[in-house]
Amino acid sequence: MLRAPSIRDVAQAAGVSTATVSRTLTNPDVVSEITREAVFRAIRETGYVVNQAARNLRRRETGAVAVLLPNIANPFFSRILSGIAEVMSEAGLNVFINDTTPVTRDEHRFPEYASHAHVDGLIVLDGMLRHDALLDRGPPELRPPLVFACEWIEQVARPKVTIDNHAAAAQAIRHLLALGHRRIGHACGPPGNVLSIARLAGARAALAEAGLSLPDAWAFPGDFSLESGAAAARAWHAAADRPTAVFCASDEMALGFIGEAQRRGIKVPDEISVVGFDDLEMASHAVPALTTIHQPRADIGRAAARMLLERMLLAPAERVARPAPHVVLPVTLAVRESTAPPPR
Amino acid sequence: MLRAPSIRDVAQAAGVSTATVSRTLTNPDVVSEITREAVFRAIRETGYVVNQAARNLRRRETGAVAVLLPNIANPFFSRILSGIAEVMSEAGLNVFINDTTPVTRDEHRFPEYASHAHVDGLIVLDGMLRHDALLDRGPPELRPPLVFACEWIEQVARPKVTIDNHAAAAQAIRHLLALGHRRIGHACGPPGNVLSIARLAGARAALAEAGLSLPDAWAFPGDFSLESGAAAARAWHAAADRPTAVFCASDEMALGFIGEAQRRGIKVPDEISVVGFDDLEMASHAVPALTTIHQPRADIGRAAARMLLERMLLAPAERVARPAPHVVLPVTLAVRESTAPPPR
DNA sequence: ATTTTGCGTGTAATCGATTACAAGGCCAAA
DNA sequence: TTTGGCCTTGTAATCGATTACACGCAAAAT
Repeated sequence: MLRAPSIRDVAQAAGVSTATVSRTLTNPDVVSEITREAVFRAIRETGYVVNQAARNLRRRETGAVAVLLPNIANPFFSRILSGIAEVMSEAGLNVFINDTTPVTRDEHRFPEYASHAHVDGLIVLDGMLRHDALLDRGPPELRPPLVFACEWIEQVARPKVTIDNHAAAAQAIRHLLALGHRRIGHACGPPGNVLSIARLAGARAALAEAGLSLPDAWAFPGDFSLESGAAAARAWHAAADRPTAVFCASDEMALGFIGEAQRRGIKVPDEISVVGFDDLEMASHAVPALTTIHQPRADIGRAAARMLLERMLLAPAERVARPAPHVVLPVTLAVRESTAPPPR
Repeated sequence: MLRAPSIRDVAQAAGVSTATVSRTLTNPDVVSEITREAVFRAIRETGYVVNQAARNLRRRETGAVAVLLPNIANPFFSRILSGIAEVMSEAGLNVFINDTTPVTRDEHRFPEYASHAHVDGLIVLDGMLRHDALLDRGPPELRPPLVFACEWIEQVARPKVTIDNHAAAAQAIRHLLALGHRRIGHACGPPGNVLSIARLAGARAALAEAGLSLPDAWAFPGDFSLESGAAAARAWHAAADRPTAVFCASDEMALGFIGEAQRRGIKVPDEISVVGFDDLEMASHAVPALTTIHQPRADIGRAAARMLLERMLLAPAERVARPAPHVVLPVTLAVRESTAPPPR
C-alpha cells in the first residue's frame, strides 16, 4: 500500500531525527548548514509535503479562515473576496468561502464554521445572520476571532470594516438636489438589512436638509437584485405622481431600473435620473453610464483581512477584553451619464 | 488556561470511554440507547465540537476540496461555485476557493492545494494552468482526484464537465445566418484558451457550411472582459469594411461591445447584431436584451462536484486505471433583442 | 588542565480522534 | 450447570508533526 512520505521518511533519508526535519522546515536558522542541506535534499528526493492535519493538531490551529457571505453569485462580493484572498494567501492561510443562504432565502444558515475546530478566524459579510447563532457557541475565549465587513450585526460587538452608508446616500441625494431635482424617490435594499436602513436614513436626512421628504409611495421596495430594480421601474412608471429621480440602493437595482425604463420607452437621464450604489464594473460600461457611489471593494476586503490577522495574533483573553475597532473607508460619487437636471 | 472540550471531557462527563463517544458520533447504532443518550447529553453540556484536525489526521483525509479558478471577480464563475458549494456542503465537505491569478496575469500560480496533504479533491476551472504543475506532484496514486469543469487542459487526462463550445458557437452563427447576415465577425476570447479556440473554430465551421469565412480583420482580439468588448467595438467602428453582426465569446464582451457601440451612436440591433455567450443574469436585463448562448452554470458546478465525489470514493489505484468520463451538458440559444436582420 | 558556555541534535511526550482487538456480561441452548 | 454466541464497552495503538528537555561535544574562559 502506497503511502505519502512522512517526516520519518525524510528523517531516515537525511540520516537525522524527525525533530531536526521539523526544525529545518519551520526554523531553518537553528540547524547547521550541512544538516539543512541534507534535509532539503531528502525532502526533494522523497517528494515530502507536510501533512497539514498533523501540523494543525499539534499546533492547535487550522491554518484557515472562513468568509461568510449571503450570496456568492452577487458580483458585489467578488472583488471583496479577491482582496481578502490576496492578504490571506500572503499570510499563508487558506480561505473557505461559505454561502449562508444556499437553500432558503430567509433562514440564513449558520455553518459549523463558527467553531474553533474548523477555522482560526471568520470574516462575516452577512448582516442577516441570526446573531444568537454567532454568540451561542461556547465561551467567547473559545470562539474564533471575527470581523465584519460591509455589513454587520448590531448586537454583536466585533471589529468592522465598512463605509459610511448614511453619508454616502446623503451625497447621492445632494447630487440630485444640486441638479435641481425636488421629487426624488428611493429604490430600497432588502428590509431589515443594515445597509438598506442606513442608506434610506441617509437619503431621508439629505432630503430633510433641503426641506423635502420621501413619501412612502416613492420608497420602492427591493432586495439589491436586478429584478427588483426592474420591478421598481414598473412601480415608478405606473404611479400617477412620480419622482424625477431615483436613488437606488445598489448598482444592480439601478441597472435593472434603467433597463426596464428604457424598454418602456423612457429616456434616461432625460426623463428620469438614476443613481446607483457600489460601482460595479458594469456601471461604467452601461449606456447611459451609471452615476453611482464608488465603493473601494478590494480595499474593504484587504482591510478586513488585515484586521482579522491582527486579532488572530491576540491572546484570547486579551481579544475579548480589547475594544472592537471600526474602520470606515471613504467612498466617492462617480458622476456619469445617468443623471441630469429634471425635465422641463 | 481555557481549552476547548475534547472527546475526553465528554467521555468523563458521560461516564464512558472515549471510544464509546467516538462510536456514538460516527455510528450511533452500535451503542446502547442508554449510553447514546448519556453521551449526547454530555456533548450538549460540555459544548463539545469534534476537532477536525485530529479526525483528519486519524482518518487520513482532510474533509475539504479546492476549486481553482482564474478569477473570482468574474461573474461567470459565481453560479458555478454555488452549484459546487451546494453539492459539497450536502456531502459535508468544505470548499476552498482559490484564485490562480491573484498577482500576475500570465503565470498561473499553482498553489500547494494540488497536494494530498491539503485537500481530498480538486475542481479546476482554469485551463491556463501549467499542466506540468498539475502532473509533477509525485506518483499519480498520491495526487488527489481532480475533475475539470468548463475549461480543461488537453495534456491532462481527467474527468471533465463541459459544454460543447464548438457546437454552441456554430449555433450562434447559424442564428445570424438565418437572419440574413453574410458578413459576420467574432470578438475572440483570450488567445490560447481552450474555450476561445473551440468557439472560434465552431464559428468558422458554421460560416464555412454557408460558404463564408471569417477574415482575420473581423476576428477581434479580446479576453472575455467588458473592456475588451468595448475595444472590439472601437475596432469594428474604425474599420472601413465592417461586418453586420458580431458573435462575442462572452456576455461581458457582448455587453461591452454594445455599450461602446451605443455610446458612438450606433443602433443595436438595427446597425449591428450582437450575440453573446454565457447568459449572465445581466444579459436579459440589458437594453437591448442580449441574444446569447445559455450555459447551465449551476448544473455544471453540481455535475462537477458530483463527479468529484464519485472519484473520491474510488481506491487510488482504481482511479488511476479507470478512464476519465466526459460529461457534456446541453446549451440553448436565448434569442432576445440584440439580433435582427442586417441593415438595408 | 579544568570549567563554562553554547550550539546542534536526539528522545520522547503530546495534540485529539479513531478503531482493531479483547474482554465482560447476559441469555439461551445443551 | 456449563458452553457458546451476541451485544456492548474498554484498552491501547495509531495517525504525523511539534517541541520541551536533556545530552554531547567543541570552543572559550579561567
